[in-house]
Amino acid sequence: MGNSNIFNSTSLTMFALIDCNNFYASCERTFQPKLRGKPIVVLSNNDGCVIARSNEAKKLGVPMGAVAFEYKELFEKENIHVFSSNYALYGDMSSRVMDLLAEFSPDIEVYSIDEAFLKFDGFDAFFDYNTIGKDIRYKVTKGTGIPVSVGFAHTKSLSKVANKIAKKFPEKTGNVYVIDNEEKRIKALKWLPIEDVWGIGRQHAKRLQAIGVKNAYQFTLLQADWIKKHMSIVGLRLYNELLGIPCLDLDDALVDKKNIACTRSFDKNYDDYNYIKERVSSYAVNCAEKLRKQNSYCNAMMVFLLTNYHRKDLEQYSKNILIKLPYPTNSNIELSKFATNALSKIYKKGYLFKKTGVIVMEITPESQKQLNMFENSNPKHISLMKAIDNVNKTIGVTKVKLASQDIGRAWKMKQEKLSPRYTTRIDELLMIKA
DNA sequence: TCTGGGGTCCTAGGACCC
DNA sequence: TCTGGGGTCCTAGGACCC
Repeated sequence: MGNSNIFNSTSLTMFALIDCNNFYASCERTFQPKLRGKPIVVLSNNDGCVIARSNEAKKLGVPMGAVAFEYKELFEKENIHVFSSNYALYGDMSSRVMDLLAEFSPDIEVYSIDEAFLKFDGFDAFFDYNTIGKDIRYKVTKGTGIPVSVGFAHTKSLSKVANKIAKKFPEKTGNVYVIDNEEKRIKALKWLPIEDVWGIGRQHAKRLQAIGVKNAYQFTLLQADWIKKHMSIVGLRLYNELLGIPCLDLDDALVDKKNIACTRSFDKNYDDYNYIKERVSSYAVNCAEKLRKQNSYCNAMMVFLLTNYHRKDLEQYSKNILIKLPYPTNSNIELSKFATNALSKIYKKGYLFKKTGVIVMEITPESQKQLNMFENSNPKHISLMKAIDNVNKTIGVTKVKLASQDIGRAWKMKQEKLSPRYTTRIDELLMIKA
């Protein structure tokens, strides 16, 4: 049973989950303080739907995933500030937050762009986590302007629960909550609806509700056998974690990604093969760049192509193709060639396409690159790619492109409300008035 | 006109071998 | 003529996360 021996339930280990409040909206607000207290939403690529909302926007009834054009009137009527997503800014703000969090414990797991677990090991029983939580909040807000919520508990899953409470009751908790005894654990689990438990998705929630499980506490009263049978060992781990038995340790290894993807919806429907080919070529190049960033190569690739499944009135078509590469590579030129070749095998004339993507798989580190006896990645590409990466890094955007990419084309993501890249582009730095 | 993008892990079942 | 079973590897699909 994995790590159960080295990781026993009687230790005083404490996990903290720190989560940025309305992260994308908070990032935008950091650079426009006059938006404090004002409703803000951030839109997905192509300005399609709402992916982040400030508390004020939530209160005005903007749901997560709201289709932007359907809410246009509400945005205008309520004076809601709308932003296109600005991932360069969010990524940079995220690393600033993470750097500050790392000062509180050497054991940190960056769980997502706006969340991290910290582990506190070997501190004595009188250690005041509530004070630590307040200090974390203070330092992160002071250093970045991003408000955070902090939840503490003896297991990761319970720290998620504590975090939810901290976020849900800011007045009572000051955005910090600690679950450190049975009474608090049970009270918290009784409060938490089953569908809001970390690790319970839509399918499991439906099945559990069908047998009368409405909250997390009722879930912990089920038979372990039932859980194992219907939810596999993943569910069983969660079950134990909610009971206070640690099953999940910090995952702090800097492991390389196992898959790398670049996929996008188009701004409208396209049937033109050459247009789609350009997109696929660019996505393959994007994957190649990400591979090089982690010094690795891929050995397989999947390309997919979809029509717009929201348009019930149109003929639907969806296909993907998985290809094994003859040799490991991370070359723009080679991956682009394989991807467009794959596309030619799945493209079908007469459909209106909405989305395509490239996913590279079977990723191996440079050190394990095995040379195929007869066919290899062109060695000249290695220095060529280095040169391309350097030029692109210096200029700051993808300027060096392959002929098959979208040079000179009008392709552009729809991003009408993009904020400046305050932190990552020297020419877009925020000017402070003297 | 208009509906996100990028990941992980687990299991069942088939193919193949002895 | 009849009859097995165990192990491993691979893949598709399903579940989940942010």
